[in-house]
Amino acid sequence: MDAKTLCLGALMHRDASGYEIRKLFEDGPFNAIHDVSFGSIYPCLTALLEREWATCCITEQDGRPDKKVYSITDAGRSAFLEAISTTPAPDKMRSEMLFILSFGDHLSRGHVVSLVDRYIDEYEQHLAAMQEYGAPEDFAPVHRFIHEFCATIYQTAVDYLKQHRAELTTLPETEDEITRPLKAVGDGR
Amino acid sequence: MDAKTLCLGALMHRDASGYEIRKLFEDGPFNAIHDVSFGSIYPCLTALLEREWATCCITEQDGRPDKKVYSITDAGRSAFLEAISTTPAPDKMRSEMLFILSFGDHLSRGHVVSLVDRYIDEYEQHLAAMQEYGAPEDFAPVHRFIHEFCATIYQTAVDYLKQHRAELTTLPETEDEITRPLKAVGDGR
DNA sequence: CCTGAAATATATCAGTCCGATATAACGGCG
DNA sequence: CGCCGTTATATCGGACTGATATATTTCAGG
Repeated sequence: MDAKTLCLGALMHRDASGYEIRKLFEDGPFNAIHDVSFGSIYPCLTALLEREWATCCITEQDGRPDKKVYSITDAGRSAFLEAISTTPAPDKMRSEMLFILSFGDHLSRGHVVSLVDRYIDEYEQHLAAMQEYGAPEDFAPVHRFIHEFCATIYQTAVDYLKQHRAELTTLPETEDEITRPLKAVGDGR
Repeated sequence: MDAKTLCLGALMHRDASGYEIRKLFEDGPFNAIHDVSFGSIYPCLTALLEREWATCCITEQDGRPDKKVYSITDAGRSAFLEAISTTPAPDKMRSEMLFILSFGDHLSRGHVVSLVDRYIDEYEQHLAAMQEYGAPEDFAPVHRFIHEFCATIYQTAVDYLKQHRAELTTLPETEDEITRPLKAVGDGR
């Protein structure tokens, strides 16, 4: 998914500045779904203006720096709808935590447990942020569907980690030794 | 997480060629956890040789192209352990599907439902691939922990989608109309 | 038996994206 | 009054992805 499409998506909901678009992906409705950085957003907004998919209006604020508020145009709306009518790419999960944890045999028991605790923290903060964001009853049906979907998964993750954390504390303390190799895949001969 | 670290991680488990490392992330033990592409792997393996973090041995095979099988060195093992002793970055989820689905109000009801069906399919294939990969009883404790964690989450996702799919089919068919904007975050004035 | 698709295998590269950094103005706090 | 955190825009090097090229072999189907 193109960063331009992500920006257009944000502007479909409301007029916003680059900073606000970032917030939408960091803490807002797209929080659990996708991400996009400043390094992409600002060049994209310029590109959107060039293509006339958005217009820009500089807003002076009292006590804050000036804002460039962008609005999507009809052409932008068409381009967005066109862009999201393709088959979506499969979900991409990137978890450094699970990757590192999978080498738990090479880490001290204490370290592994502290990693899991940090992981629980991370997901609980996610959940708290989602609850703060709003009550599902107020959402449109599709948004409620997605909101509950993410909340359910996060809750499941937290529950699993809390329940099975103990299993790791009872593990025998290991030296840095190589355990049996993981089964090979795509080597089926 | 550096692509070099990801490659070293793969080589921690077993000697492997670039192609096999890819498989490890595509279908294997890292399947649900992280990803890395050929475009990163091959340059990384060259870099690993330069740093003497891995050695390479060209293997002739009958009925297949030659393979360059890489092995991690002691220096490589140290570098890897060093690399994974940093605080892991938070999980990064990128779901084009959920992003598109969140604009369901602008899509036809039929399209939305077909997207959800495709989504269910995706996660069921994940689950099937994991089951095929091996029985949790055979895994070391840490690997079982992670395996079950991923399986539990995938199962939860599938269950939720199947249970709530119906809600979307009973939605009133909408024209391409703008629904109420999502609540702003970080705009608290 | 021949063709073409799929799998195995390595490699490169253009374009894109991220993360860090720079800049700046303001509020609040001790 | 200096310092930190927040709001706000912008840029840039380096890293990564996705597509593409190349080559060989197996296997299903006509």
